Amino acid sequence: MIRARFKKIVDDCFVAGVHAGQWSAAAADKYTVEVPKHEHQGDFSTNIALVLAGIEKKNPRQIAPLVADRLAQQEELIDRVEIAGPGFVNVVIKESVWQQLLIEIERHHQSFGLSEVGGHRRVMVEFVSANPTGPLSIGHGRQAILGDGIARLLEATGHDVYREYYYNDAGRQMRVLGESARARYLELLGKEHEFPEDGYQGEYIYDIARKLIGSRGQSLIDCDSVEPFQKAAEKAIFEDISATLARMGIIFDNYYNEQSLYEEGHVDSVVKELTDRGLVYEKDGATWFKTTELGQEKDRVIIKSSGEPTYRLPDIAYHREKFKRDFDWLIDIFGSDHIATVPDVKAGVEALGYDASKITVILHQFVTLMRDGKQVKMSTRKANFITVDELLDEVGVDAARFFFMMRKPDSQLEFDLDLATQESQENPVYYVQYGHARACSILRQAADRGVEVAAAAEADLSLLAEPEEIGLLKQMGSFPALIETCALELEPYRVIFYLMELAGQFHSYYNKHKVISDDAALSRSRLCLVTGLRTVFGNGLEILGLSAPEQM
RNA sequence: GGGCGGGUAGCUCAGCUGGAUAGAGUGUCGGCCUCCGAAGCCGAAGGUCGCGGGUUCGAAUCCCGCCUCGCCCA
Repeated sequence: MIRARFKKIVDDCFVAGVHAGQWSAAAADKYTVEVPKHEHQGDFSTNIALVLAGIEKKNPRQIAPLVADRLAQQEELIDRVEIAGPGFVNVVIKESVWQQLLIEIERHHQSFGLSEVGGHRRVMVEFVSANPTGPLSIGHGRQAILGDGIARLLEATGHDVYREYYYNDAGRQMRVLGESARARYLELLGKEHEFPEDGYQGEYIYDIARKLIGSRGQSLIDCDSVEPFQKAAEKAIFEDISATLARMGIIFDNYYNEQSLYEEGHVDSVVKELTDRGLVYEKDGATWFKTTELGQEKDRVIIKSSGEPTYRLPDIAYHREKFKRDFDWLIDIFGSDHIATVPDVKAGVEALGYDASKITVILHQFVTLMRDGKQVKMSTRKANFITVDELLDEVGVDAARFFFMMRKPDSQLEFDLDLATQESQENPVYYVQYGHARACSILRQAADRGVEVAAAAEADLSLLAEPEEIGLLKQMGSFPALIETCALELEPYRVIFYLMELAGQFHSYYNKHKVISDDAALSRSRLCLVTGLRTVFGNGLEILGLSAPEQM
């Protein structure tokens, strides 16, 4: 917010220069305001002189003073202005401006950092979308937490968020699942059976079979159809998946079944509409989508010669349904193996008259699980994979959420089980949570000693003049802008980095300065600072779906 | 063969989308509890930003080529 105030001043200064004939208006929106890397370079910096010089063909060091002089007149905000390096204009904000921030934080309290930039735009976040063939794997875990983190950030910034899970319970995978369940059922009843060659070997299939024996006894022993087995398996697995998600604090608004797209004729109507637009033709017995007309390298098959649709077709139909449901922004979280569908779906909805730029696809790389310093190879079919549930048992919900959100989606995520389990005490999540707990602890201490915790407006905030205190105030002040950026860019990991930085500053400050001391006025002021910190830690953790313990 | 993503400290990763002296965590080594919580703090060591060109006042960041790892498509 203070950065925004400064940006406004720079903008005014730019306009004033245009009116004074010092430069043209060509540089509007070209220059930026930034927080410089090094402390001695001030609180904010603008490259406006460099940009103007480039356009006006002048020396930046000649233009910079014209800017600097104007900025220096803004005395209620700016303490000092300096010209540095090739022509950067650096400013130091008045300390009182930072100090007054505590009043702001206190006023907004739990809503400090939250905003309404979303303007209640309706956003659908589609994620997880695992077919119910088994428990959620580690890769799904990353996606679940990434998707939920994004959803939470959007909620915090005034978007109306809808979480949807898309699945297909009609494919070959599911048939194999049903056959696997039947085989285990027969096995448990001592009947001869043949286990499907590519069947699911996980222990959970036995659980499903046992449940089936419990509810249906031996009545299915001569059943020709796999359907009862498949349905029972699907139901059991979905209950399991939902429970796992709920355990992580993730609740979907809707589960959308691919099958319904066929049943309600949406798939057929997509083919028909594309055909009407002359974008479909038959070749070699297959039905092709003329994606070359939409700027792609080659045409794509949408219905194979066997009559079976390729994955593209229902995907296009599904996204068209999303548009029909009147969302302003469609966010898809996919594993990077789904990359191939992205251009096809976009081309499809575009061809059907919808604006594909409303779709944002976040592709995340896979998770590598490490045990004993070695990579754990996993397969859903085989029994040797670690489920999200098992991971949660080992490391807890907070650590799992934290680790899965800590990396940007583009990079592969290495999850070291030994480190996460054996040394969970040293998890970075504790470092951040400890910041919150420590703030709470200090405030408890004050209460125990009968030291009053005053309202920020009642305290002499000018006493907060230590470099560490100003540093903390600056970091707290950047919180709202950070949340806004992270939400709009869909980047939860940066919130994590922010909180780690804030925790580091706070721990360091704590070790150097006493909050509660014999100096009553100073103690009052510092307790206000600590109260503000508790708010920022609490809000940051809340936005990420992490708990904010008062004691640890 | 084509597409996408990655390659930055021993290891795991940031680097705010072209800025100033490239940073954190972890690991290693050395310090700090009579004092609001040591799940913490302070210090040291550690770099050819995969390689080679190019663009410009300025490149880890943008462009081209190559190497390499992962995923996908035929």
